[in-house]
Amino acid sequence: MAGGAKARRLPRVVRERQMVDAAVRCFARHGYQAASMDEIAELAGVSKPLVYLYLGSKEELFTACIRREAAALLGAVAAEVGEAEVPPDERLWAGLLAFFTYAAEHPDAWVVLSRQARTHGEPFAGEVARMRDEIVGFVAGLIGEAAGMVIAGRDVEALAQALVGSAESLASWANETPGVTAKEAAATLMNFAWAGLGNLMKSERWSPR
Amino acid sequence: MAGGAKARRLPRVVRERQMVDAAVRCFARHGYQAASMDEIAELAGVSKPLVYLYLGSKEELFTACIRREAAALLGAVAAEVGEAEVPPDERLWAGLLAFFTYAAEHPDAWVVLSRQARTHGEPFAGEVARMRDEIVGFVAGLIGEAAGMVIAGRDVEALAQALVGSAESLASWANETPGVTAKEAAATLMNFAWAGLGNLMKSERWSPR
Amino acid sequence: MAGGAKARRLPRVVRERQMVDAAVRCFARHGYQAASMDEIAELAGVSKPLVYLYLGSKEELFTACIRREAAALLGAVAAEVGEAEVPPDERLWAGLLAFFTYAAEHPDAWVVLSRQARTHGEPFAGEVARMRDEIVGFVAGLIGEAAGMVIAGRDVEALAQALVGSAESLASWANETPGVTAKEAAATLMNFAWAGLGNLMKSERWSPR
Amino acid sequence: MAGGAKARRLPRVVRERQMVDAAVRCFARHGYQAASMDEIAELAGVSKPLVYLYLGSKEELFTACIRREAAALLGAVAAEVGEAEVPPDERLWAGLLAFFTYAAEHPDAWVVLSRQARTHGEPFAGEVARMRDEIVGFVAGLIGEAAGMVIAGRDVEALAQALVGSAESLASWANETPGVTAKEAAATLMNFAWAGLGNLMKSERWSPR
DNA sequence: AATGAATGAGCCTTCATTCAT
DNA sequence: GATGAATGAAGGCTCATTCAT
Repeated sequence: MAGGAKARRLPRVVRERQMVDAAVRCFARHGYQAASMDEIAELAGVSKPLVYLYLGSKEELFTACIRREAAALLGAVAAEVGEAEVPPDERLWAGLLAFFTYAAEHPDAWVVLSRQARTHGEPFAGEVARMRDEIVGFVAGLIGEAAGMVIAGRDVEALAQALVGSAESLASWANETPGVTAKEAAATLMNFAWAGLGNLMKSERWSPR
Repeated sequence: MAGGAKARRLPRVVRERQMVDAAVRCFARHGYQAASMDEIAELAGVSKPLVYLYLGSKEELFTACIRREAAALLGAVAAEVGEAEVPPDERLWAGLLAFFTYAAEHPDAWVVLSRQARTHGEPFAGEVARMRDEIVGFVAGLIGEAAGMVIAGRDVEALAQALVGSAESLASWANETPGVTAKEAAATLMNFAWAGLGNLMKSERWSPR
Repeated sequence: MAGGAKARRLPRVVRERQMVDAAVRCFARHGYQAASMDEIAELAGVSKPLVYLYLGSKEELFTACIRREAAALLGAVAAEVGEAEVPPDERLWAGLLAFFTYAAEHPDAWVVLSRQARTHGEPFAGEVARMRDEIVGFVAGLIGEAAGMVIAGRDVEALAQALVGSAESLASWANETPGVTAKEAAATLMNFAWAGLGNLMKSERWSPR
Repeated sequence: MAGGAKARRLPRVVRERQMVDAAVRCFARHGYQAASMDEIAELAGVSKPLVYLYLGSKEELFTACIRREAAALLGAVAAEVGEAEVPPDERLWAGLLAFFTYAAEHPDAWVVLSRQARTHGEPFAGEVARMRDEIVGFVAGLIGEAAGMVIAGRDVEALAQALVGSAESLASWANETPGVTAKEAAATLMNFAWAGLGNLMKSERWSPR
């Protein structure tokens, strides 16, 4: 006799997860501005006011997406990277593998983090920048650890930026290119980065003539 | 006698340049969607209908920005890269230097090309993808030239993607970080890339244990 | 206690009727293009977005007006025209009377149907053409019934076109001319059409019984 | 060195005719509002400011179209209608034939007069109403002449309205229906109006001598 | 005689957001 | 817990019209 076919009463946590899931998808596909709250609500299977009741506003919703996915990515990487006793190249390899795997398994989240969040100004850029800084810092730590005193501090950060940038670029390329696995992408980057860094450590630098 | 309130009655070509200049700036600062035609027109010092008369629509205007800046960047790089007789590392160095210089001197254009154009779907993504593919192809050519038969074709493209990605990342980082010159950024990347590639050429690969 | 400032929170069906009412009036008075959605919304006592939410677009709104009024007019005529056993002149008389009565009681709707809808191209013209064709067909049927085999098929349609055209013309004229009732207009047309001017000269008038 | 391929200096009268020709066509095809001054100028082969210089404004231009075509139609009819000594049925026949012929040979003008001008309010409706009143008056004169004292004055005008209305309707129908000539349409109307449906049933048709 | 350059004003449409139930 | 009803604000685009040459 009762209830329509519509959404049933679910605990708040579940509903929120549905909404953020839907939002990540919409934001990834259409971008922050083009994604409409109507579409997100519909995709989540709830009415618009409920989205506002739980998530506050479009800005807060986007922020929630970024935070959740950034934490998940960081967590996935951190879980794989070993303890400090493990040699730096192995730790880098583990981190890269975890990173590429996450990007491959959550393409929408990766688009949100790598593109949408960084393209739409504050407060979103800052939100994702925090996560990226953590990764850059971690990579810089590994580089410093491997290079000892050979490389200047300023250079260490620049190298970390380059490495992280190439990882981002490869991840997007791998997601868009059929037949490229996360492991292959990680291996390519590891060769690119470590063989190069390996030379740097021996002070065999390339220099313009 | 001092500057007129409104420079009026200029030839079409001049006005169009002013408009695209203003548009690049607005699109870089606010993004494609958030930038309003009102603001662009005001910044260009003309009325909105004139923008539509000359540039057609917001979409066409954005495309015009992308095309103009992509051509300028490509042209700047191509002008510095030497002939085929020059050794590949020198050509890469020349190209990187030209690239970082352009990005540093036209920060708004760089934001439009590297971020905004790639974040707002078709037809913009395709437009800038064409330019990027040319650069990736050029870099892949250099890598192939330097590596001979040592590296497989598939790997060559992946390496080129990684190198271009790290260049993009470094360029944005250099633009945002005070005190980093284009030459420094290019040198860092050259070390990162060439010393690494140098090892690859000797088949001294890193591999997971 | 007196009328509320804004009758709020009405069920959708009621609001839609109010909006179409307002639209018919605006379209009749200013024409399709000159009528503004702002004015229609204001006259309906709602905000513009609600009009779009319920009716879709200006084009759809105009189409809704045409459909509603065409159906109402057709329905009013069909309800008065008797069964097939009734002689054709009496059925024509009943139909004409219903037609002129509707036009007189709904002058705005009549303007929309007879003028605006037919003047602003597709898809509006086609929409009202369907209704008119039904009426022309009905009249042609009566003429054929009355004339037997005496009149050729092609002529029957031409005569029906002429009769319907004169009815339209008279309806508009009656609406604009003070003191002309629907019944008088219908009687004039019945004389004109049925008895014929040739008979009128001999004072052989047709008259409703 | 010399003049571009553009419009050559022509005397004002010629240019004005070109412009009004173009305007009649545009107004007929798109309606008063939808027709743009840009399109009219382009179709006339001149620049927009010249249209304004010669014709004043869109409203004046539309009025000029209406006036010119109304005068032409009236003139064509008046030229064919004989003198007062000719019997009324023959004069009506001559007038109808001239009218249908003009409508068939100038379909755009006919659309402007019969539809566009009457649909877009003052001052256009009044402009064309004057012409129509002249025709109605002429027809009413013929009816009165034929009917003598038998028909009351009020009825005479109503009958004239009906006759003119059916003529308008038939003219549009004939223009839209392939294979219907002006002469056939005039004959049908003459039968309808003069002999009357009652007589048609007895096969007592009126026919041109 | 004729035109390229330029604009004020307005319209359709959409969206994030809230209120009352 | 959940929603149908409703809107303020803003943005893209077009058009009739004029100025300076």
